[in-house]
Amino acid sequence: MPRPRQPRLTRQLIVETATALIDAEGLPAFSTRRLAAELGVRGPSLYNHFATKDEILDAVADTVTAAVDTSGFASRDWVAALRDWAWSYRRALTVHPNIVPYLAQGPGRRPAALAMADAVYGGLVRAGWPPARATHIGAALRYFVAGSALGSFARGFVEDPALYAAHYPHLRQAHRLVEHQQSVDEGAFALGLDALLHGLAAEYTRTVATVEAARPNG
Amino acid sequence: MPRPRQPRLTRQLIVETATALIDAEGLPAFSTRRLAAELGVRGPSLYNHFATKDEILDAVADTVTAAVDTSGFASRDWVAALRDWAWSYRRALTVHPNIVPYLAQGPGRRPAALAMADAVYGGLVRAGWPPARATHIGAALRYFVAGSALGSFARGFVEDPALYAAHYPHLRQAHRLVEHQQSVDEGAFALGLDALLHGLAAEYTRTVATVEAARPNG
DNA sequence: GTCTATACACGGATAGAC
DNA sequence: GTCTATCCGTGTATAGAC
Repeated sequence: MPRPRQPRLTRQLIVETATALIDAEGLPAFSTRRLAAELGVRGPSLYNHFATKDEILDAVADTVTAAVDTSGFASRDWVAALRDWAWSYRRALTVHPNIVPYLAQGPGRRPAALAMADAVYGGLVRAGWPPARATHIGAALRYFVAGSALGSFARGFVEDPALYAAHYPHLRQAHRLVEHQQSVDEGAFALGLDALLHGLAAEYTRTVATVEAARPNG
Repeated sequence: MPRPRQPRLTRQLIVETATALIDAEGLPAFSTRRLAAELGVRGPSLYNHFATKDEILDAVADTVTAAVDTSGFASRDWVAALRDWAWSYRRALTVHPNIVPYLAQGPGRRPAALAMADAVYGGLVRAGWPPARATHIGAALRYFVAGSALGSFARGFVEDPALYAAHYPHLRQAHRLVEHQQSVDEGAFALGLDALLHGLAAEYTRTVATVEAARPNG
């Protein structure tokens, strides 16, 4: 299977191949040697383009984050903006679930992750939330989205009826979670997100809205 | 530094030492050889007590989970039960944050994790939530708690003012997040949990309560 | 400037001696 | 039950070939 021409490595090609490899075989299977083999090259060659393995992972993670849409925060309806962002965020992560544990450790120095945090925080402050509150809300939503994408809730349960029957009476049907995996995970996300936003809207009415109304040009 | 007697390995001693090692130096530093050295023993000796490294990690994870209190679900106030559980869950995880990425992948076959899921699900169903809803609520709360413990939101930001000043106008003060790490993380959790529970209570009133009231012995 | 060969220290795991 | 010896795979530094 000869190649048409020498397939010179580029950062982009490395990142794309790394993403595909992680998607297909998981984080543990992702090694520099394995990635190099996939690119028709030896392990150390990668170090001409990235200083460390983590730098490659950072690039993969940031590419995933770059797909998240925060454009909703340009408008003044912060609830709709949070909802759209959360769903977009979740969608981006669930396309590449295996990278989530790495990505969820924080934005670090990744440009797309920082830009996302900036947009969310800025949007909330502009909507009238006090800065400390805006930080809390952004964090709370990130907790929820990251937790939901970290690993399927449904797939976390083993497919072994005998296991549940023995000692966990209420989990009798838990092995069937795997069948309905997607609808369970999405249903839980939808329910939780709606509840969260409902609660935040109530809090907004109770605190921010009244203050805004009392201001000269509220 | 001689030992009084030959410190025979036991599962419990291995798990305790492993937990301490992971707490002190993180998951990546946790290797069977390193753990064995800590126990005054050579690597392969551990395999007389555990079949694989993952089996040791499972035992550590389940010990952490065992500290979570689900006793609130014995009463009928499901909101209070959820709140107490979520806080207890979070407290248990934040004591051993480095094991969370492993633990958050799901209960698998770990007894304490399964018992917790059983108690939560059973409590919600007993409170009148339809089974599918109970699953969603348990999952949503787990998303939130796991996401919040997965890694500090605050520590996810690098301490480098120049980084933010350049391109992320709203994050100007983000490097100071590290100073207020605990209050940010706890504040975000408190706010998010209250919002979530507020939203769920509203949903309960809207759906379950009316159905219950219509039943003969509601 | 890009890749290969080689080397090192370390990882999980197994086999067999004591 | 613990040891030694061993296998194979990992991240990555370095030196040199083209």
